[in-house]
Amino acid sequence: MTKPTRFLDPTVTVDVVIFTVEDGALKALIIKRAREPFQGSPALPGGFIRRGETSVTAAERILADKAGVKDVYLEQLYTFDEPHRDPRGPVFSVTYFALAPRDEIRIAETAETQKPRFSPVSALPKLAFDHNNIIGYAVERLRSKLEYTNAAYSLLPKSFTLTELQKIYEAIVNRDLDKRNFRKKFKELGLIEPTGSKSKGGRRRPAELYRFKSRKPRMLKKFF
Amino acid sequence: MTKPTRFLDPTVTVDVVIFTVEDGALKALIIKRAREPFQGSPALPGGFIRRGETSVTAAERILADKAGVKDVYLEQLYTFDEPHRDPRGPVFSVTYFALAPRDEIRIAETAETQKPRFSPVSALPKLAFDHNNIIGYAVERLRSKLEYTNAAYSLLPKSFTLTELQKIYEAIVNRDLDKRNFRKKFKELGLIEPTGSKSKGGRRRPAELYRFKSRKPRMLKKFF
DNA sequence: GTAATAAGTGTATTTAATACACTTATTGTC
DNA sequence: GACAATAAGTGTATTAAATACACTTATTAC
Repeated sequence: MTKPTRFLDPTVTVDVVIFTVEDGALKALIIKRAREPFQGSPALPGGFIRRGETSVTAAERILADKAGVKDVYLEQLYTFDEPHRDPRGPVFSVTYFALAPRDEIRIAETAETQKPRFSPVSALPKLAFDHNNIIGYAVERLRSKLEYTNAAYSLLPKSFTLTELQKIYEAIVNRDLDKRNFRKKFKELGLIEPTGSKSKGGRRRPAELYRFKSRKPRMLKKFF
Repeated sequence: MTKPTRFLDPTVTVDVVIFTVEDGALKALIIKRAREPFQGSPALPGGFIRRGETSVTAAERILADKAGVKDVYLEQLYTFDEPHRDPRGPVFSVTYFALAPRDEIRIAETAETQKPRFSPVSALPKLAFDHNNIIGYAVERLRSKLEYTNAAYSLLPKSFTLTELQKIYEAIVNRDLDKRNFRKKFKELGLIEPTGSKSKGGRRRPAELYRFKSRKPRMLKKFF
């Protein structure tokens, strides 16, 4: 395709905010950059889009390579293109966010991305580029998303207790929820069903285990 | 910036869905393409990003050139990059949507974009590229946006009657709203105030004119 | 004066959200 | 085997928000 040079020919990258909930806190996957620019800085996993890829398939590749998961919840977030966000020149970043249960994720180190780890979104280090902004925006989107969709299923293992479910919500919306109201609301939504078995272990009453009836994204009236 | 060719080097364009409400219907600005591909087809106003521009400033330029407005509501929508959306090759479209009162818009024809007109979103022709998809997505976003923000101010002239305000809402959410409930709700939100003057003309009772206290975007609990 | 038109106004009902505290099942310890 | 510890589980009353619904008023044209 021919195009006069008076047009901007930006480089296009994809960055992915991979969320999970661990120890009652909402966390995002952070890697350490092996190369310039920002060599050694913590950053989001991401990179150039390869030939034959779309931005989604690039995001899926990053998810598979860095977190060892596929078929998880993945949604385009925003395209960041502030002129000086990358010292190399005009670089557009098409960003995505993903949700996965902690126990399905296998963090993997690659040549370009060292020491990957989950960092609580409430205590992130200063990240490369505008990546702090990107995560901030993703957290906002996730919070509002949770209020009118069943997206939380993406953060939970196949079976879970109602208390675990509530803790996920509390971690994301960042406030305590009333136990009885939460359970009432969730049960009448009809999204989950008891598995029939109970949690074991610990010096306490065992809890009923539940599963989501469907793991397809759905819109809902309102959650809490 | 050096980059191996195994990476995708997409062209990046900006397309803008310019919404207004006219004759009680939600409409979007549609132009006719003067060039290939899709020469002669109706399409969204848009084009390449120029050197020195970001996607937002390109969207602002398109708004100024095609609709003669600036400082209107403008929000990034989504980045479309399906591999075959443009016959020329991989073209990313960073899309925006804008809201402006019909009476502030001055439609202008340019060399590349002929016969611009507002078309009701409920009866769009088949558009070039994936532009029908883009508008569909924008309408969805606008509808949900209206439920929890004061964004409607962007579609109204400086002063307006409560009936005009209600008609805008009805046009967008595509259903009738109750007059008494609508007025009650809107008044207690405290976003508008009477100007003191009244509408004139016509064989009917004159209506109180209102204005928005603030024309800044705001988040609200819920609208209707 | 009256016909036509849209403006304007209030209450009762239904539904959803919130606040709130005790009992139960289990395990480990003495 | 009693009891201490722990988290699971459960219902009702109150408050707030959403909805449903119909007549009167101000003006203009004829």
